[in-house]
Amino acid sequence: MTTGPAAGCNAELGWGLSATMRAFGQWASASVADLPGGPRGHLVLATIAQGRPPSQLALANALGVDRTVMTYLLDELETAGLVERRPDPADRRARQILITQRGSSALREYSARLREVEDRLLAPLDEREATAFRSMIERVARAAQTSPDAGCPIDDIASGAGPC
Amino acid sequence: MTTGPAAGCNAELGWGLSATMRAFGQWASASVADLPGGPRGHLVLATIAQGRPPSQLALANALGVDRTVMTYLLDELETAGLVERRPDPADRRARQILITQRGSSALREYSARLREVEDRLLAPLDEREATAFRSMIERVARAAQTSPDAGCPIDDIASGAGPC
DNA sequence: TATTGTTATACTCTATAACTATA
DNA sequence: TATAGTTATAGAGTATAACAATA
Repeated sequence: MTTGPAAGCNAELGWGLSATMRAFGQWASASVADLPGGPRGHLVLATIAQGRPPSQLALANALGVDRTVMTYLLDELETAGLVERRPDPADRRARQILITQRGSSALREYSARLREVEDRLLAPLDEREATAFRSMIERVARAAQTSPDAGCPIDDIASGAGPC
Repeated sequence: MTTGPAAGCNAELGWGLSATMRAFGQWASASVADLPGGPRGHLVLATIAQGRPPSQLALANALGVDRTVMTYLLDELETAGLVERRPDPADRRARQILITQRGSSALREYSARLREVEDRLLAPLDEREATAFRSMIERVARAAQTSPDAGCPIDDIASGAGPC
């Protein structure tokens, strides 16, 4: 007992971020448990649904996962008939990832479910705040991804492959 | 190339949360790499520094980790002389976790480092926004932790042990 | 009988290395 | 020589199960 919501780390942004992420991850995973790859599979669908068909590597970088993980992820999604791998005519090493018709309708379904999870997560905020929060976290995320300078000692930043 | 910051998932709160969390986790881990337990060890110190000495289980629940993980975490911190385990006089099964003098000074040091990481993460926001963001994510995190109703079918919610 | 804490074990996830094929 | 993708392997992290002590 006397558990409570973390007495001493209120001011800690790290605590808020991890607790929020943990809750969202659990709720989202449960919400889209029947989708191959879970919430991450949904992000793959959402990413390839717009713009030019990305390569697997571009997709992996955009989602912040290793390229080997992307292979498994796409294997599952392709087996389920939600995405399609097509050789890139401009570079025969690479593959273009496209969304299928079934993938598009799955995307609509799972996006709706996840939107409910998002709304539940942001329920403590009023409408204005929720809008501001979405805008701010997008800006923060975008900036963080643009400058992946972490604890890399002397590493090349411009490689674009990973954080280090 | 053409990687960019995730073309299609701008509107996705899930993408923003995971990208933000990933960046913060990497930066924070690098920043406090010499602290036993890393960022999570810091949260332990920050939590026990205020209020009554919590039990290991209360601590585990507050930080959202399994009680078995908390054992390892506290082993490391105790070996480093940063925390102290004391039998709870009111319940001889439980142990009270206290911070040592060395732990307090370590907490100050690492809190300062992490504050820099936080500021770097929130750099895209102006001062007013950053303050609002901190307030909002704390409210969201607190509410999420209070109602851990995830994908639990019929499970007992009031158990308080875990999310399910 | 239920709970706190510990330990050992198994499992999941991710990264590393090695390989093929292209560039 | 470097890169995209795949595969196999090893590693880190986590949860599960069993146990002892106490309530």
